[in-house]
Amino acid sequence: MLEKYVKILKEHSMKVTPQRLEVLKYLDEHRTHPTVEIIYMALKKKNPSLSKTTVYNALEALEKHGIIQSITISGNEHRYDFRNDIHHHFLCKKCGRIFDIDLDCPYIEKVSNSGFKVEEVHGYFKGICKDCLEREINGS
Amino acid sequence: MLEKYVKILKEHSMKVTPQRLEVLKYLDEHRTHPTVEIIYMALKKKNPSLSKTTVYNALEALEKHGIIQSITISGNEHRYDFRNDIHHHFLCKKCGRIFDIDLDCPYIEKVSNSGFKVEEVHGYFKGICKDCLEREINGS
DNA sequence: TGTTAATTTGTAATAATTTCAAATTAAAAA
DNA sequence: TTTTTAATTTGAAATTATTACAAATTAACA
Repeated sequence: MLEKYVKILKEHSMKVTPQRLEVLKYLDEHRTHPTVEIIYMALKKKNPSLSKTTVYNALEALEKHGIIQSITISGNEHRYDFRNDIHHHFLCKKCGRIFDIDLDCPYIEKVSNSGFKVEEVHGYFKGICKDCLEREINGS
Repeated sequence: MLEKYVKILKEHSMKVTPQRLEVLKYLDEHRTHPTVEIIYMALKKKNPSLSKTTVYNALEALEKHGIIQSITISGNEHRYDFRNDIHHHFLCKKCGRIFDIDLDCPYIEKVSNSGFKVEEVHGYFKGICKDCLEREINGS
């Protein structure tokens, strides 16, 4: 079950720990861009001795190795994404959900050519999602 | 000198206060995407009784009226931009500066058509800026 | 000028993240 | 398999950004 994540860690020559495996598994199975707090609370149920610092450490290590990416939309908190490819996001101001928007960025070459070395690309929209719009119309 | 900012506030039927005028003037004259802390420290020199909460309040009000925009790149802090039009940003991981990248977004209509109501558009790149790249090459 | 609602101020509370040192453990070597 | 060692985990404390709130002040209208 965890073999998939063991493989990922080993491919990046990272030390394999149960905590890292669980964090990675959680992100893979919950593509909701959870916060550290959400991940921590969920994993603590199975492993009560888990420390929040460990979650921070694991996420930082996974991000540094390019396995996951952290996204910053809401300002006061980091959110984490199992996907490490370039894509956009949409934050619904009503329900708070963050949606993946599968668009890449047409400007990377342009920015690179103007002298910047581009290492990360982040794009996101804020507004109201389809579900919340419909809920508004139905008045429910 | 402050007439420009008085005009802006009045156009948005906002109450005109010296604090708001100074915050707006600071942002207009410092297109460096400063944090609350930076703005606060700078303005406190001229007006020692200024409260940080006032800076927060002023920025929130200015943003709510669409006069300025807040940008979230670094994760733990908000930064503020006098410009309220859609454009991109570039954060240099070395020197920490945030550059304006004058590109708009080609995807707004596409995202709107897929059912989302788009209210804000944010795009940014992270990497190394031209100056820091040259500094690396020169070894200085 | 007086009135009133909005704003400013300062303090306290909250929330996210970082720091750090001791205990534990994964993984390589013996 | 056991030993060794460096990396990781843990938990507590410190830091940083932001929000909440109530009292004092003030902008704007009558």
